[in-house]
Amino acid sequence: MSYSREAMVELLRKHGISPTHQRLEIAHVLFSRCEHLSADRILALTNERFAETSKATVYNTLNLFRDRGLIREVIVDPKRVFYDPNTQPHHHLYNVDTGEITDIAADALEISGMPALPPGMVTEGVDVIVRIRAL
Amino acid sequence: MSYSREAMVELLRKHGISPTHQRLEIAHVLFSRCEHLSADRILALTNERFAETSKATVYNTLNLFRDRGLIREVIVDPKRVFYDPNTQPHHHLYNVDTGEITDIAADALEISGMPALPPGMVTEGVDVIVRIRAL
DNA sequence: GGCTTGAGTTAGACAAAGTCCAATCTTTAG
DNA sequence: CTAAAGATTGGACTTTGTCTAACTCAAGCC
Ligand SMILES: [Mn+2]
Ligand SMILES: [Mn+2]
Ligand SMILES: [Zn+2]
Ligand SMILES: [Zn+2]
Repeated sequence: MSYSREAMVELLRKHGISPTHQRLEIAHVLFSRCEHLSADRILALTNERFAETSKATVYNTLNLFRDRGLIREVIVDPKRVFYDPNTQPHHHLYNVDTGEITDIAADALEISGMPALPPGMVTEGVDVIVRIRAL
Repeated sequence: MSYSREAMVELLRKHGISPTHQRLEIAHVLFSRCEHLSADRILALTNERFAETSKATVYNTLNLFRDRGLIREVIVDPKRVFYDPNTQPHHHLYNVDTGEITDIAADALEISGMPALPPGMVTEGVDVIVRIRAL
């Protein structure tokens, strides 16, 4: 999951995104780890060494990456959105005590009995969230 | 799903909640319809006839009802929490265009292949969200 | 090299959801 | 009825995220 600078530039270009310095920094933060990070944390990590990216740019970039299908949002905590560099279909284990989010492989879970959709509707995705806690 | 005033008082008492005027109004709003309402909308509906309940009380009461297991939260929209008067296990269909949330009966969906949990962990719940859209 | 142009970045104002607090009011036990 | 405990309130505050108008910067052209 770790990309060279050049590979990252290619990745962005392939998704129709101009590879600016800030976008590459943010992409690096996202793709160099397989975690589920909040915007806040991405901002902090991006500016860890040198403060060079603004909050507005982080939000702009995350929304751009999401719209272009580079990353996806994980909605489990009402307080903030998490960003997932893994856009393959998969599910999540959510530790409600610690806030930790872990992946569940898509093929691990079998879901059957999907209701028929109203005509003219399509399924955009199926998210399974397994909420767990200590004890 | 419609309760008389007396039945509502009993319901709250059974959950260890003093049945104040405001709480009964809010409970009425929640339990007289089988919908998934936001705090904002609950506030508006509660004060539809007479403005008599504050925003703080609506939030206090929703959190209290949730903690006591009278209602549950539905986390599908990063912008706001929805409150569900149905605490039985069940799942949700989420129309991403309109924001509409519909129930899927628990026994309609079959989920198999749950991952083994780390020792000392228990599953608090499994939420399936089927995101759908037009086209 | 200078100039133009358009895309990208930015600080800071703004908005919306939700929490907190100290003063006040209501409920309830006795 | 009374007093203590519990509930409610307006408004300040916090947090997450969006918006805007000014500014920066790289690319293409001369
Ligand atoms: Mn968003
Ligand atoms: Mn909440
Ligand atoms: Zn994931
Ligand atoms: Zn429901």
